[in-house]
Amino acid sequence: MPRAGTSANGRPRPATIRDVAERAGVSVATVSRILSGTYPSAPTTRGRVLRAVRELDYVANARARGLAGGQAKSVAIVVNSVISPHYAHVAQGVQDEAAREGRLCLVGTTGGDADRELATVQLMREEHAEAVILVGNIVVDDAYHERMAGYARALAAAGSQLVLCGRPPLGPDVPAIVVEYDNTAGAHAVTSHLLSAGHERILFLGRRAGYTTPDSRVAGYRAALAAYRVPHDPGLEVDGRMDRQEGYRMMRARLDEGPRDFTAVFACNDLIAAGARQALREQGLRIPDDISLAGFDDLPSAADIDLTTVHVPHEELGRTAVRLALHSETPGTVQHVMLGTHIVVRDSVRRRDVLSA
Amino acid sequence: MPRAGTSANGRPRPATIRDVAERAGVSVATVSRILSGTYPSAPTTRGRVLRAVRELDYVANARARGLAGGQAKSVAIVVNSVISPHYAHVAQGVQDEAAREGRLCLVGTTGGDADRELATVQLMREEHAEAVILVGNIVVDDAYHERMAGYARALAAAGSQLVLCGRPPLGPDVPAIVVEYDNTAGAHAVTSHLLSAGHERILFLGRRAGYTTPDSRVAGYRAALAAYRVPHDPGLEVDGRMDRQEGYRMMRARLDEGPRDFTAVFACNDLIAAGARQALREQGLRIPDDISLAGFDDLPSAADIDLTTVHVPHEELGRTAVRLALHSETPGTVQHVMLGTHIVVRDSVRRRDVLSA
DNA sequence: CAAGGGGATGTAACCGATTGAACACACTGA
DNA sequence: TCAGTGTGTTCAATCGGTTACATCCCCTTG
Repeated sequence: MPRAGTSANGRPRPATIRDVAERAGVSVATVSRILSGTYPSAPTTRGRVLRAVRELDYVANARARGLAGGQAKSVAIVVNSVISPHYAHVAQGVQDEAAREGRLCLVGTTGGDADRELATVQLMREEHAEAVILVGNIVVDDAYHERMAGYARALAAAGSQLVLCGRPPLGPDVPAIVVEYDNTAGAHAVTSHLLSAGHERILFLGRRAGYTTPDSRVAGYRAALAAYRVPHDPGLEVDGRMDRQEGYRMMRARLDEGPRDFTAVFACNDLIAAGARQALREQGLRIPDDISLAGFDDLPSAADIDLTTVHVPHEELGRTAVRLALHSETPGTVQHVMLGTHIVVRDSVRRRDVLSA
Repeated sequence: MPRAGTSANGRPRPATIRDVAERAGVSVATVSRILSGTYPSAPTTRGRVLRAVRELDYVANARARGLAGGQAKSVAIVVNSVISPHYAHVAQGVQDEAAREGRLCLVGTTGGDADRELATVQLMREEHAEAVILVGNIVVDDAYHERMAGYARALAAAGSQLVLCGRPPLGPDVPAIVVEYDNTAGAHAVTSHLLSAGHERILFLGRRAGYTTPDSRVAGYRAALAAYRVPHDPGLEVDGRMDRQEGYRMMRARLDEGPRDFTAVFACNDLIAAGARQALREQGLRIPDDISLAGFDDLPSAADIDLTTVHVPHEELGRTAVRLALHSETPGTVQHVMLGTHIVVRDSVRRRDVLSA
């Protein structure tokens, strides 16, 4: 007779509900009901069952529970990499809210690879995750659109939800939830801040045509220039990826390449700003005395270097994604939320003496 | 007759293996065997089944699969927070290796709270994760030891594995795998590096009695002093947590508090070093010309600020944890691996002119 | 005192897969 | 012709729970 803890073949085996029932001298149905807590039960029976649970250190088998009745108890997040601060913060928000709702959090990383993304989504589908949250900056082309539409429909058919975080909506025919934040408005605000401090030649670091995040930040930058009737010089927009090394590289190259023809720098994100800052300092340029600098994202490290930047509600993004997904009545709804961003003024921008210009 | 995609009550329902079998005109057993790929089958049957799978966009139900036969296909990682770089890197390593082994990755965060940790481990136990990996710096006391021993035995009883990452071993009677890295040796090496450059008064930033990580780094620091026969001054050890703000705070306080009585700073990790660096620079002290600085962890940002530090194989830590857990024949084994650390010399330490001392 | 009713528990079907054992069929060799 | 041997497929038990329905017991109530 196999007891809890050992099975016929000798391998360890966790206690089952049957073991608990036997020990408490009741049927498995009774145990199940008492543990779910939704049924009336005699206090004495209840006591016996709970004691048996404690003695056997029983925990329910989530797979069996999921199979039999209940809902999926998990939420999946799929990111490029766990290491990047933006993703990490969103993931933290997802994790928080999932935990609050008693959900388990599944993670997948893609490294930006479409095949791995597909494989990961399939895996999440097998797991019956209640929601699959895809995060981040991507190139939106036809292939992307089609891929997402496929995911969305497949997940909806399984009673699950596709959620896009920090990406543009797919259209009314695709059942996905979209949680964005306002890149364009943020970039507009920070550019206006620089312009109103008298800067007219503002270097934009980190353009990357086709990628949604830099694209909309550039758009905000240009719109602000136009609003201030400052001529737009494409030569002030520098291409590059969104990491610190690139920031250093772009700034360094620009400084090496000739006389400085700008008085302020708007970095596409705080990582770029940090790299650029280092390059500027190495050339003996002080911030904000000699040159003004602004970033985007409001990472914790931005406060440390007194960087004026745009606050992005990273964690709120993740939390909202989970909240919407779990509380949308009919899975397969199309919803769209745009979270606000706002400028955080610190000490990296100085008013340019307009008279001396 | 409910078709795939809709069930009796109208709610969407994913295609099951039964749907596939029906469509292909075979039994469910055949479908299962063909999809598992381990059984011989007639090419024509095989074709019909695969076509049905494609047409229905069928994916297996992981919960049912797990219940019926197979092993758990998941690995769990439990960290304080996803945001901290150290945890994030380890998590990335876990995620990589798990993906390579075809495993899903479950995540839980505890925020350093023992109750949430317990709840998370229970959840992972319900999920039948093959391994539960706990990461990071903690206070080792009796309560901790007992808690871990409990986890280890409960998991072992369920055929799972407790893995401790970056924590000390629990003892021969507790069935857990431990993957550490050599904090003491790393701190010893970097302190020796400072000493051999002629520094004798080395400020240690970030002591925190009781916490394993700072404790072993302090130990390495002291051992190196002893080896060089340099008197140990407890007044040079400053208490504080391991983040950037604290680094700034500690350094700032020390500088404000009186004449500078040290020529080098050894920060307990790179975050502290970054904060300290900022405080030093604000006081007009240049690194390494006026003062030498060293850190610990070798985060990506350390390279950006040319910080001499100790390389910690964060991701390798995560990968090793997964590898050991999945390939230990008998769950419940006690194993202990210590990964090496090595000093990375950059440009934040300058030889002190011994003659002028 | 019999009928009725509600609270507490048991019985058994089911969720969607895997898998050992049985079976059908074609082919070989004596 | 028939036992023997593979191949390819199906049957049915099983994993560990949930839950609709049946059952039983005891206490009201007319």
